[in-house]
Amino acid sequence: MRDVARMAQVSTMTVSRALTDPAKVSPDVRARVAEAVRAVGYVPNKLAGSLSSSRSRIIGLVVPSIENSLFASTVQGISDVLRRHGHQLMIADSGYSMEAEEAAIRAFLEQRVAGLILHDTTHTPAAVEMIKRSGVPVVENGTLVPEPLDMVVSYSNHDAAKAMTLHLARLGYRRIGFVSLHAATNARSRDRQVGYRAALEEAGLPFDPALMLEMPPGLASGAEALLRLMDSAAPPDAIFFAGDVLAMGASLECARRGWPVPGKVAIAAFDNFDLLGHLVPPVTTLKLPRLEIGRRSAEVLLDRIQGRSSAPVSVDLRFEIIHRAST
Amino acid sequence: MRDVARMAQVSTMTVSRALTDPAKVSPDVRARVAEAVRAVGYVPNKLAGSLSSSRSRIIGLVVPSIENSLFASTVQGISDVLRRHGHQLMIADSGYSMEAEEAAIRAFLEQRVAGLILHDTTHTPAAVEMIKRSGVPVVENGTLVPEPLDMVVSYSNHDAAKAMTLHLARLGYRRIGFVSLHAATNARSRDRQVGYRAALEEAGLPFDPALMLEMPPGLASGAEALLRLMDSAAPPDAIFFAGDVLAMGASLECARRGWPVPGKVAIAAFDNFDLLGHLVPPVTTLKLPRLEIGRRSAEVLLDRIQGRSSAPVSVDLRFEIIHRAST
DNA sequence: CGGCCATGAGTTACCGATACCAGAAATACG
DNA sequence: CGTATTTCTGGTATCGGTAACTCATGGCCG
Repeated sequence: MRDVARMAQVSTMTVSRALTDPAKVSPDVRARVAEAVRAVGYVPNKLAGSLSSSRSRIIGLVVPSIENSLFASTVQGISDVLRRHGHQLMIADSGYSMEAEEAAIRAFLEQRVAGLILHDTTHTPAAVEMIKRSGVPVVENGTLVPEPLDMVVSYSNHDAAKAMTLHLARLGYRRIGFVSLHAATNARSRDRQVGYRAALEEAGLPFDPALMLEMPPGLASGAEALLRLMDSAAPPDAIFFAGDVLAMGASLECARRGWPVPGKVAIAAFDNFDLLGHLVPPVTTLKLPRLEIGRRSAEVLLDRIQGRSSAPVSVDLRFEIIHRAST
Repeated sequence: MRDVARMAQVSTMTVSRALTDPAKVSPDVRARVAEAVRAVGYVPNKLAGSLSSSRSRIIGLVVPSIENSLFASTVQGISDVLRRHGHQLMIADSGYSMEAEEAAIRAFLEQRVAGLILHDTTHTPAAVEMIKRSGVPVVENGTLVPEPLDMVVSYSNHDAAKAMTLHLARLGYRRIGFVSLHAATNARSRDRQVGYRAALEEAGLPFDPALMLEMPPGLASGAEALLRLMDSAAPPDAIFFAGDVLAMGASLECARRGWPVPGKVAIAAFDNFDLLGHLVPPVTTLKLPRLEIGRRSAEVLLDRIQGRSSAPVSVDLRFEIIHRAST
């Protein structure tokens, strides 16, 4: 920057102003600085800038898994909004572990990020402590937490699972199976289970533990869950797959075996993969606002960072049931 | 840090050493510093550290689209390796535009990243110029470029497309259709087209322009390509879908119409989505080393950054043909 | 016409770490 | 036992910007 200043015959301070707040500098000087910047090939050092102003334009994001396409649209939404506002995105992957999440959060705070977005909603005490002390604004994404760290942007996993279960009940299904990921380690699965049971109660259907399964994620896992449930003495007439690609695995397994859906068993899914609508038969599913979650998360975070708001926001985004031929 | 130094009764210099290179400090002092760090809740400022040492542990990654699950495993591979080595990942999304890529690169250089990974292999002149001047090491990923900026880690799109086309020819198919993304804007598609034609020639099959289609990405797009090719006067007996989820869309369309595969037409895919193996019938595809590309990219980049190598590496990773019932 | 304020540019002091050099203490060695 | 080395620790300058303040200029007002 010193070179630029010398070449433009001004002080470094003026160069700094010409670049960050051009309105404060006369057009003449502005032009000279711009020319010098080009001539020197000057690339500002944001590290120094952030250090000096103690303001950074970096947002840290922690997702359980980068590879999982469910999170991809949320990340895309965040990235879109941040880019429009000239901010950068740092991503870390917790591998579904709270300890790894804590490490990622620490690394982000060391980089002095301007804000954090966390997909998970349960954290280690140390992580919570660090965040509180740092005063960095945070958005949580996974589910509508009753006591958020700061801000939340999500839909209600509980309500969504309940709505779909009730939908099945209204269609006349009486033995509705429920397959989800392991609830002990996953707040989202927990919420969905509770929603499922709430719906059963509301519909006046008995809860049968034999109809509720927890599986690891994956296509094969969905197929296995299907077979296990259908092999039992009193098989379900509908199954609600509330996790990852489980429903897809199950649907494809039915196709392989030639089982009529919903003739033999109805299938409903939680996630709105495009693909579910293209299977034969197309699968009834919930449409979740994944992209919107990303966008809104970035927006509320930026609002806070730029001082346009201070209240701890909680955004409840709407889901939708897409009824298709599988139920 | 000053607080920590005071509390541990040492200079800031010693605190710095105790944290970055503990071996250089006596065990006694090391313990006092550690204790003080805990007591104060000290979080080091990497911004200041990087500025001072002109070394950062941040890697910048530019992908065409974050949402596209094809890139997700590569990102995962990068993230895994970086985390193991205590580095951070910044991601930007170019939306398949060279100008946006240039902007992302500029932003990364302003943050003084230690290295860059670019998925695309064609860049604006300004971007190339900036990178060269900065001296930051770069890995390109999209395809094996003849004249890389610096390092390349990829498989050969040309060879892969050629291998699959030859595979189809050897199976006895004579009119092999080819569907890819728009080649004018995508070096990968271009390489694949060339590979396809090279294979036809090698197999002694005529090239029929009517059998070659360019489509936008997407499930629906694949279905449409299928119908267009099959509706023609001389339909193909096999179609090789060399882009995104095109093959999946086509396969599902066949299922919907009840067309036997490969009875009516054989289908082969380029991308190794899990799902392709679970469709009915399972689809023949190429197995591409996506995760490995990410890992190796991060590894060669770190090697360079840590001075363990200096040569411009070019890593050619192997692909594999997964033969399934669809051909 | 004097005083006041808005505008544009410069000066100086940091931001919070590390590099580099130097000095003190501890250890080694002939 | 004196000197040569190593090991540990501290002082100071500096990385490349920005905040906060100062100062000169010029237009506007009563």
